[in-house]
This record gives sequence, structure tokens and C-alpha cells, in this order.
Amino acid sequence: MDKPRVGLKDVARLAGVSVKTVSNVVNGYVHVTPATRTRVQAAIQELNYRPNLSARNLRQGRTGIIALAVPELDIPYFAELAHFVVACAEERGLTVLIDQTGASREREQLVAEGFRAHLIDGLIFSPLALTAEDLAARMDDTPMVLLGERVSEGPADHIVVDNVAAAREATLHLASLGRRRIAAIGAQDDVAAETSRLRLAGYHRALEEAGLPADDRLVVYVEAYHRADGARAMATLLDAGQRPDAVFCFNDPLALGALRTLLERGHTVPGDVALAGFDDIEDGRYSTPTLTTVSPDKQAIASQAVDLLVDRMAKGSQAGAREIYVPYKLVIRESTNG
Amino acid sequence: MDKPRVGLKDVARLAGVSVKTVSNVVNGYVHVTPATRTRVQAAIQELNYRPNLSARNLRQGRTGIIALAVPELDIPYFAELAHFVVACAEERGLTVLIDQTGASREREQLVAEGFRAHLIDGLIFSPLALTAEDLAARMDDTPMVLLGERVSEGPADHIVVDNVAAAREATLHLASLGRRRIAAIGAQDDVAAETSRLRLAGYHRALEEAGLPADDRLVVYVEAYHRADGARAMATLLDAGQRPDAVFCFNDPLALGALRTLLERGHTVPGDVALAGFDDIEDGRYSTPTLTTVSPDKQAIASQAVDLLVDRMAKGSQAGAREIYVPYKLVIRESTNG
DNA sequence: ATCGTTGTATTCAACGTTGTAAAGCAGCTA
DNA sequence: TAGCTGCTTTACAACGTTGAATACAACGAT
Repeated sequence: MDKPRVGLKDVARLAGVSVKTVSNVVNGYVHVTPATRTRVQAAIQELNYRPNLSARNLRQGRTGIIALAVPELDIPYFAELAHFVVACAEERGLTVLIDQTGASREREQLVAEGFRAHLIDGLIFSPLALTAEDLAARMDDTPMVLLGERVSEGPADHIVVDNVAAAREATLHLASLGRRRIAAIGAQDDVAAETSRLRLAGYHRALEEAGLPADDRLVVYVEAYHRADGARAMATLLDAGQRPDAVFCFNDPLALGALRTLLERGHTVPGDVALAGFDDIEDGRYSTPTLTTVSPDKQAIASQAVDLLVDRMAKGSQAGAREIYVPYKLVIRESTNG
Repeated sequence: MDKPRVGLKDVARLAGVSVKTVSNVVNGYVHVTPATRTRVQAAIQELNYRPNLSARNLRQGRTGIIALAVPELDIPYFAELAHFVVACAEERGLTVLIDQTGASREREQLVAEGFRAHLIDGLIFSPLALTAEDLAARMDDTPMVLLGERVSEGPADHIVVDNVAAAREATLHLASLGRRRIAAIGAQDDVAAETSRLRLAGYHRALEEAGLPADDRLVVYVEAYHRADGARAMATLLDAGQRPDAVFCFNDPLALGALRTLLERGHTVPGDVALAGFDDIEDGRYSTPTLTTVSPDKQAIASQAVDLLVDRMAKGSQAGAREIYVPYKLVIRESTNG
């Protein structure tokens, strides 16, 4: 009951040809007699031969595997993104291996350092905790595409959503409803929290443009971007007697958490408080009320990322760092339009 | 600007030792002089050497990679499961590669056929569309653990939640609230939809035990298990004038979709209609009302799956097919307990 | 002095694959 | 028949790694 471990060699012996001929058949090389081809294929069938990818990769120096490193798979945004990335990669004959960094700086450094070196041909990386220096100090030369803010001057490509503009647009939308006490949930202390900073900047810019005063008490800091954090943040606001008449949350789970707290305490949405989120995850399309949100084109993010990566894997580090802006749109739903 | 491609050879040359010695250092072999070890490590550092996993794997016949094949990553249940599997696998030094089958029979067959053969050491597979025959006909001998119903007599291990018992318990809970017209959303026509069948069986058993008549008009069939399907199913029920006073949905997204339709049409939950789901995804913990649901121990599912797989990868196909029941509990929240 | 023993380092071959170069073998033309 | 051409097939080496076998000291015990 041991493993036969069939290789080209075995197929070759059975078909009465050389190893290379079998290899040629497997790879669809043109100049093979139909007769030979048939015979070889029969042998392959009979032995249930499968090419050994490790060997092939060793020979070719490529593995056909790319890694996608995200903070957590159970954050819907990343799950949806992963879904698209896996699909895009497959179209291009690539396999995706998923790393969860848990948003820990240590794990992210490991990823950037290339601890998967030689196993992956490229890396799509959505760092959260990594600083610009961390990324700049990267030694590994595996091609990499970064998702999210441009945090480094290194030679890595970036796929970016214009967070400032999007946050501004969402906040202006709230202001356009006549709301004057517009809160923000999702600010972060962390030096590395670039995304948070940009969305906050957009929020502030919008307030200014709308002629509204910026009130620090309406900006709530959070640890993470889960529903629990949003719920807690909203509770903090309310407990402090700072009931806003609108809230811009820096992502959808935060908004859904905030929504929960509001409804739980008897406030109406959007009546008492209008609510907007960011990311357009599926949950927000079926919550009650449905959630107004900034909808980045995730399909575009995924396909651009894969395209850029494939390009860089092919050409080596020829091109300088590219930065690609992916479109987004503000989707207005019930939570601001009851 | 070409790739230096450093290997043991280069490190060896720089350190002035043999290739094998470097290999020994890398692998932490005991009998190496501290002096030599230091020298080699310095060389490794200087050249930024990384072991080539393809080569190592070729040599050892193992890759350290396992695959997790699930229908879709953007179904929260699978995303959460993937999260745990990736984490468990990592603890055991394994890397996870994720395949999305899209619940297509064709893709699932491909996975079962082992199109990743020689790339993965094992497979954790959550099939949806595959029939028992498909699985029985599997040629590939990569160790495999199946998640979900036992659909085959083959030599594969199964991790199972007692769907009948869980569905029965959820339905009985609804009955215990005094509800008499209890609907079910999530039945499926597909021959392969074993899970759906079992949950339906549990539902029927509960009705019987509670002395309630089974009414076919209260059982709604769905295409898939997304929120959209649940919303549509609920609309169908209501449009047919069959307003139930409780609904057991075969998973949480269905329930959340149904909830959306109910609220949209002005029905109260749980006042008019009590609602229970299955899977305990995060969304249900923050919806309004929060969702009563069957909560399978996902952490246990993941760790058991990885354990079983590791075991089988080690021992070859010694043991017969094992079947492991994972605990679940009914979590009662607002949607049945307003 | 000889023999093991132990610790350290090396050589060799092999894992399964494919690129390169070249050989074999037709069917031609001259 | 010799020489050419184009198709088909082959032998060989190499990718980077590690297990097995082995060489070489240095050591204590006989």
C-alpha cells in the first residue's frame, strides 16, 4: 500500500518512448506524431500520471503561485476582495495562497521580508500596521503590489482608492441633507494607520467646505474596524451626550455596529441620525435601513492588482513604481435617505 | 539588474564550506561547530539567502501546502471558516491555498480529481454540488478531509455537524414560542444538496414532535444561499398570502435577507414573525433584531479538519474513514425573543 | 600501539522536470 | 547515390535541495 509516485520516467517506459517525448506531449509540443501522442496519452491515462509541480517549478524558476496577504479573511471587505483576486488570478493561470497577517506588525514584516520567497512568484499585499520605513527596508525582491495607501517610495506598485475624495464626498452628502453635527467613527492613533488618516482628512475638508465647525468630540477613535468597535464607538458618543445628527463611519462594519447601537437605544436612522459607511459590503445592502456607503470597485482593484503583478513578474523591476487610482462611487441608500 | 538567485552553493562558497554543511546549518542539524555555524550564518545573512522550497519539496516529496476548497469566499460562513483553517494550519507549519469552486460541479470535480496533485499534501474540501458517485470515483490519492455531510463511502474523513438535530432544535424552539405556522426557507431541488435535505428533515421532525401539520406551501426552495435568495423567498411567501408566524432559514444570509423583506414590508420581528438562522455569522450578531441561530463550533471544525488531515498525511491511508461530529449550540437572540 | 567511538564535515546521488543540442529518419532534389 | 531539408525523437545536463554513505580527526579505552 505504498505510493507508486509515477513520473515521466514511468510513463515513458510504458509507452516505449523517451522521457522528453512524454514531456513534449504533456506540454503540447507541436512536432509529435499523432501515433506517438496517442500512445503516450494512453500511458498517462493508465498510470494516472500528474506532473510534479515542484519539479517543474524548480526547473523553471517560477511556481505559478502568488500570495495575497490581508489582515483578516473574516472582515467582509477582504473576503470579497480575496474572492475577486482568486478569480482573476485563475484566469491568468495563477494560484493564490492567502496569508492572514492579523494586522500585526510582526506578521506583516514577515510577509514583506519574503518568508515565502521562492514559493511565490509575486505578492499582493494589503498592509495595515507596516510603516513606510518597514516597507522601504524590504530586502526581498519578489514582485509586489500594494493595496491601499501609498506608504513608501519604494519600487512597489500601488492600487489606490482616493480616500480623501471619497470621504469628503460621503461627508458632503451628509451635510447636504442639512445635518450639522456630523460625527466620524474610525479615527486611529496608530502611526501606520494611513487609511484612517486620509478618510479623516476628507471628512475635515468636507466640514470646512460645508461651513461646519470641526468638533473634536465628534471624532471617535477605534482599536479595530469591526462591528463591535463601531457599536462601542457609537455608545461612547451617545453616553457623552454628544448625539450627532449624522455619522460617517470609516468602513461598513463600523457603520453596522453603530447602527445597531442607535436602533438598540431607540434612535431612528436616518430620522434622528443619518449614517454612511465605506466599502459597500454585502451586509449593508440588506440591513434595515440599507446602508449608504462609498463603493470602491473591488473587481477593478483585484484585476488591476493582478495585472500589475503579472506585468512586473514578467519584466523584472524595469518600470518605476506605478500608482493606479481605482474608481469608487457613493451609493445612497436608506440610511441617509429614509 | 538580473537576479542573483542565491542557493546553498553560493553560501557555501562564501563561507568556505561544503554545500551540505550549509544545508545542515539551515536545518538546525546538531553536529556543527559553533564557529562554522556562525560563519555560515554570516554568509547567509550577507547573501540574503532563502531556501528554495520547490527544490526542498521535490527532494522530500512534500510541499507543506494544503488546499482548502470552498464554494465562495464571500459567503461569510466560509470566510470565517477559512480564517480558522488558515490559522490552525499555520500553527502546524502548513500553508493554505484556497480554491473557490463556485459551487460548480465541474470545478468541484476538478478539485476532487486532484488537479493540484503534487502541489498540495492534503485537501480540506467542502463540496456542494458533488454527488456521492463523483466522490467515490475519485482517483487521486491525496489525503482529503470533507466538511459537511457524509456523501460517500470512500476512505475520506468527514467533519460533520448534526444537521438534523440542529435543525430540529431550532424549529422546536420556534414552536415553543407558540408559533404554529412555521415556514422553512432553503430547501433545494438539487440531488447533491445533502445539507439542505438534512436540515429540512430536522424541520419536519420537529413539526411532527410539536404536533404541527406539515404544510408544503410553507417550504420555500432557493437557488443559492445568499441574502438575495432569502429576501426573494420571503417575498414569495408573503405574496402567496402565506404569512407564517415563524421562519427557520437554512443559513444566516437567507435569514438576513428574509428579515430585510419582512421589515421592508412593515412586519415586525419577532412580533409578527419569529426568525431563526443557521451558522452564526458575525452579521447576525449586530443586525436589528439580532438573529437567533444555530452556532456550529467553527473553531472546532477547522482544528479537527486540520488535525485529521495532518494525521492522514502522516500515516498514509491506514485508518478507515472517520467521521467526527462537531458540537453546535442554539443561540437565542432577539429575532425570536423580542 | 591499536581499536573503537564520537563529533564534524564532505562526496555522491537522486527527487521530476525541461532547455539545448544533436541525432535519426524520412522524403526530396540534383 | 550523395546531399539537403524538415520533421520527430533523443541524450544530457541542470534547477536547489537533502539522505546515505563516508572520510577524517581527536579521544578514551583496551
